[in-house]
Amino acid sequence: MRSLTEENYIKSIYSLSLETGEVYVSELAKKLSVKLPTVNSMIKKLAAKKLVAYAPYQGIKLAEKGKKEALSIIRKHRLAELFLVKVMGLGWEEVHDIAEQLEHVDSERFYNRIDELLGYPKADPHGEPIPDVNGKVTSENRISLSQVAEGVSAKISAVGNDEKSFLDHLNSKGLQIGDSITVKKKELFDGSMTIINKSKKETMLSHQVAERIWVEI
Amino acid sequence: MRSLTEENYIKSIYSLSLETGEVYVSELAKKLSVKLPTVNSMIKKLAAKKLVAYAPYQGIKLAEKGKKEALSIIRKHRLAELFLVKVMGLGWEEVHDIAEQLEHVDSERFYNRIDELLGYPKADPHGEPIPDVNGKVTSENRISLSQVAEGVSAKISAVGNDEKSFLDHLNSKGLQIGDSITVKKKELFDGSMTIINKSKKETMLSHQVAERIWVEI
DNA sequence: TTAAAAAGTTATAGTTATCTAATATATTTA
DNA sequence: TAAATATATTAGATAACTATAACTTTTTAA
Repeated sequence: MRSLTEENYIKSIYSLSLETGEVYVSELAKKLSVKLPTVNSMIKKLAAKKLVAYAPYQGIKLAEKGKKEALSIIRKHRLAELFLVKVMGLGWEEVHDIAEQLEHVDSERFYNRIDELLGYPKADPHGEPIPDVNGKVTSENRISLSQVAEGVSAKISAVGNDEKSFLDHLNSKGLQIGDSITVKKKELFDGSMTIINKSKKETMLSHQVAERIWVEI
Repeated sequence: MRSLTEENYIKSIYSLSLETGEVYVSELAKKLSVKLPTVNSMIKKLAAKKLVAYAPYQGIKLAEKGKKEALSIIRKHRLAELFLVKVMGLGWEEVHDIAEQLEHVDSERFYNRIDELLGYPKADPHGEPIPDVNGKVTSENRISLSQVAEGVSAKISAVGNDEKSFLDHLNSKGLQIGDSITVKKKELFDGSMTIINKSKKETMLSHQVAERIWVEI
């Protein structure tokens, strides 16, 4: 089994690579809150283990083996989050930090049982897809709410941020995964928008918030 | 928060001290599967942190602070075990190893919720008492089945071993916490005994097994 | 197109937790 | 009670992960 540190590196490389394809040492250092040389030497180690592909001054790319392990950790994280919400009754805004710990639990039995109890779910409480036992991810076509035009309706399918402060904010606006909304007005000046929910209630969202909400049209 | 290693030392010192009062470096080394000098230096560190009291060539004693932390870890371990059995439907023989990992999860919210969901239970699936939030343990007077005289009836209240091999053995004999049994015959030669359960079924138990079963008369 | 800035690397060092080998103390027993 | 045995300690090393300081390469922009 991998060390906790290695697991966190692999997971971070994976999630950063979803945005950019290749991951730079400095990005990773920032994400993991460690200094550049620390990342540099760890990457060499991971490369020696064939978990990542790396050549000096180039980006880091997960190798097949590393990708598989990343997906396994992400699967555990997301199953844990959903379990904490559905079975244990916690709020979606408070499960991330606990799942960060549970994702390192090494027990197929534990996770397969959670999967079973939840009915082999496809998405976590934030709408993110849960990889299956084989690491396969079913993802839908989603776009950012910030890109939806005025007058267009959409359904919230996911949120691109797990942090409590962001989710508390959404809670205060009464927004949830699955909600159908319509973009009423978009401000050119700051990118903020007013949306209307099913019960005709109007809500104002800043650009930073709309950007992090994924919808399907 | 403590390192995983420190938590394991504290927990082991606590459980060994229940048997013997003071704990010796060599006992601890065996329990933790590390060498003597490793324990020696870690004990010095724990003593510097006022978690244990220690003077060279004397036994190790948990200080108040260490005891409190030990009880917190044990509480988490036992709550986790019961949760795995009651809520997740796992067998009592397979929860120990998972609980060894879950006991290090740092989240009051997580554990208080488990406690609540289980209705503030007093004992884990092996009959061991669960310390409450304040570290208070409610323990009954129990004796080892091996000390029960012929003809005497008793109720199984706990088992003194969490390991799968032992619990698989009890499963194969059909023994569970709460069972009422009567000692029919004890062999002087090897300390083995024959017991009768409620439905008159007779079972033979070796001394090593009877020794690890706690009963109340 | 070269100087400045950004990003990455190397060298060296500290901390934690472990080990082996050598030595010291305590306990048991002949 | 002295020798043998068991137990504990010290010294010195190593592996994993982190850091700072100094240097190199790449990218950006004047």
